[in-house]
Amino acid sequence: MANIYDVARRARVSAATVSAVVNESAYVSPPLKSRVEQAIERLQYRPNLVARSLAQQRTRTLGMVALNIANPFWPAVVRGVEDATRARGYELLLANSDDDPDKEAQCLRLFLAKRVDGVLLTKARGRLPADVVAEFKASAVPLVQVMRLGTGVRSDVVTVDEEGGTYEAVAHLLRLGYTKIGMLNGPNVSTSRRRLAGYREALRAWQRPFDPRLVVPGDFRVEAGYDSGIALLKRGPDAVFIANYLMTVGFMQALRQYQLRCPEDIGIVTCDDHPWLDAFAPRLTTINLPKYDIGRRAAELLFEAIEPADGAAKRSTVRTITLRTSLHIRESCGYELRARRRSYDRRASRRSTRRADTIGEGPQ
Amino acid sequence: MANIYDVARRARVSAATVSAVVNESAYVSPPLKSRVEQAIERLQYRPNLVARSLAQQRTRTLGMVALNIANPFWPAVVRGVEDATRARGYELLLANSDDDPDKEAQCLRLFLAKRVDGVLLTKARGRLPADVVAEFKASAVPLVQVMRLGTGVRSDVVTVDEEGGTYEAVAHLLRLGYTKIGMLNGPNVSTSRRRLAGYREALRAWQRPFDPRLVVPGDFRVEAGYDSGIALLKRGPDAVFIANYLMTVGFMQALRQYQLRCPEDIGIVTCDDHPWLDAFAPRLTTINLPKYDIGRRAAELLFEAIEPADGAAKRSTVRTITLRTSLHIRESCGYELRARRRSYDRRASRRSTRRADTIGEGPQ
DNA sequence: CTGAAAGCGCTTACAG
DNA sequence: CTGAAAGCGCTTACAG
Repeated sequence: MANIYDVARRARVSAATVSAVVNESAYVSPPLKSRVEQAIERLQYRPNLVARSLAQQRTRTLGMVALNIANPFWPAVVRGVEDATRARGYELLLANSDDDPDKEAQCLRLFLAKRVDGVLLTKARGRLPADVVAEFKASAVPLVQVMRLGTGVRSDVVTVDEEGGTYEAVAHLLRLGYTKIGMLNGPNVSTSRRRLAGYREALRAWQRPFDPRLVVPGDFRVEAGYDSGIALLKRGPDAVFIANYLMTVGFMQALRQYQLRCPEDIGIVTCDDHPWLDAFAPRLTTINLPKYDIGRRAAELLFEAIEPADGAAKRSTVRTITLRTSLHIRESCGYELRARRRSYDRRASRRSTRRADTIGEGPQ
Repeated sequence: MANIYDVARRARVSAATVSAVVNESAYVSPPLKSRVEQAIERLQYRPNLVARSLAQQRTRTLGMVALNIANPFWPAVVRGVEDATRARGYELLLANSDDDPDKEAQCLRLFLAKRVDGVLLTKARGRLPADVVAEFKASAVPLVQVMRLGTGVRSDVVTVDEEGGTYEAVAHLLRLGYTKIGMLNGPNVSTSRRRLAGYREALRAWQRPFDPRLVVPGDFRVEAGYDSGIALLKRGPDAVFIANYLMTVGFMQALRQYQLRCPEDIGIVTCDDHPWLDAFAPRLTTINLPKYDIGRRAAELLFEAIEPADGAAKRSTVRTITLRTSLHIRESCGYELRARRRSYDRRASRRSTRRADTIGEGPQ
């Protein structure tokens, strides 16, 4: 493949001139410019972006480590990131950590060694190894944490109001008259802790006791939904809040095994909305997280750190964007069955009045 | 960040020696080696992979352009690719074309400019621009086509036996006694053409007439499933084969509008199996494509072209791997309802005896 | 306006 | 066994 010197020779100019016309980085007189353009055309010259990256000390590439795109929650987040990334002319390096700290560390080291311009990370459980933290600090590569917190690296953050969303879900169940509400939570990560807080807060607002045995952790996979579901059903809840879609799938299997019908015998509110939920029964009532926006805003935040807008001095503070959830009422919560026979309690929760999509935004 | 010369200086050796210990590419005497290792440790030296790529003329990076990972078919394919990629120590650049030829061309040009070592492509509809085809040829960057064919670039291929899978699906419906079987097909791409061939072949084997008005194209999205579904329902089919999951979701909405129940009023067999299909009603009967394996084998094929195994001369022929589908019988096809009341016709189709996962493999 | 030259940070024959 | 030097293909001050 032709390089910049081949083009320069054919156009009888210097490499610097070729570079100037390719990048439109300096005025080049019309005659030289057209000679260069012709040479590029003849030789089918394509600048080598690896060499450019080395010279410019930036790769125009972002690295994203997701938990697992085979979990249907993540693809939309990745799309949000990718669309924002491509809109800026950047490329996206994608990795899945499977919530495994070792894999995650491995991916991050590679990204940093490849000199990505920024990193998007949904933290796997556990801590980041000290060497990775040190590398982030030494390289000053900007990081944006997505959903989950706790890397130990100073960074911007895009999260979801998990606490408020869970509160809304549980409050919805309480309003429908359920009295023994279980929770199928995620593993011990920041999002799960915030969700648990929302669950407890709703119980408190309704002056219901908190029974820790009604909260069972899981790892967001189908099998965990089944296993933890069985464990939970033994405690006889009349409703349950489930932290994600795949665990709900497993939970449905547990229900079938117990010959329980949803929503007749047990009410369900779950996280993650999907286009197909309307088409199959029971139609799930969900707390939807704005998946695409999570990704898009995370990427945009990252770009602000990479290329501060003109005039905007490099921020020295860190930003947190918290996105809202929304309750989608369908049938699994038993709304149809219950809202009619008892007046749906419209007692306003203190959270139910917020309107804007973004709750909090600004220096934390 | 420290570079190789900083390390060399501190260890009182040359950069070549540092390189030799970092890459274990040559013997280095123990004293020098330990000095180098200490220097690396002290300076927290991490080789700059951009510079290495430029020097070595390879990036250890693959580019993959998928159609759209927000369609739940693709994430598993991407995982297959990523796992195989990471197992080799490579990175993966991901892009979505949205089945748009312009986006696709744009992504491919960028990948090539970034000097990826290989490309995985699921072709968007339409043709590849001549300049992109020319670039592939000139650069000799290996390409593997995934599922869809027709780039105009000589390449290895991983496909699925769409024709056989569709045949099996339609034959299943015919055996169940359906007489007016519609088809909600994809857009005019190679996979859709092969599926149509399978559909027609099944009808022929059962000596049923082919009615082109019972075949409606779609673009694999929910809306198309609804729109084309409405169009199809007007022709009054008693069963339908649908080319993917999202269109099935749209079709279910069309059914609801027509007050039709599945499987009582209409039987459905669809493509793409998912873990959640067992949990919701109607439980879909599907032709499953081995998504993860498609991705994994495509990546492996690509690596064979990138780094031929020792002794294996660079292949001059092109390979095609065709993976099998499998029929998962659940309830949407009406099996329960019909298999009992009429003896399920066990007439063996000529395709039903194959066993191996891989049908054909070898030079085409 | 244009070009010569240095620099980005590695690798890799090739001497010694 | 080890190092000096050239090369990978760009960009970017800096002269002129």
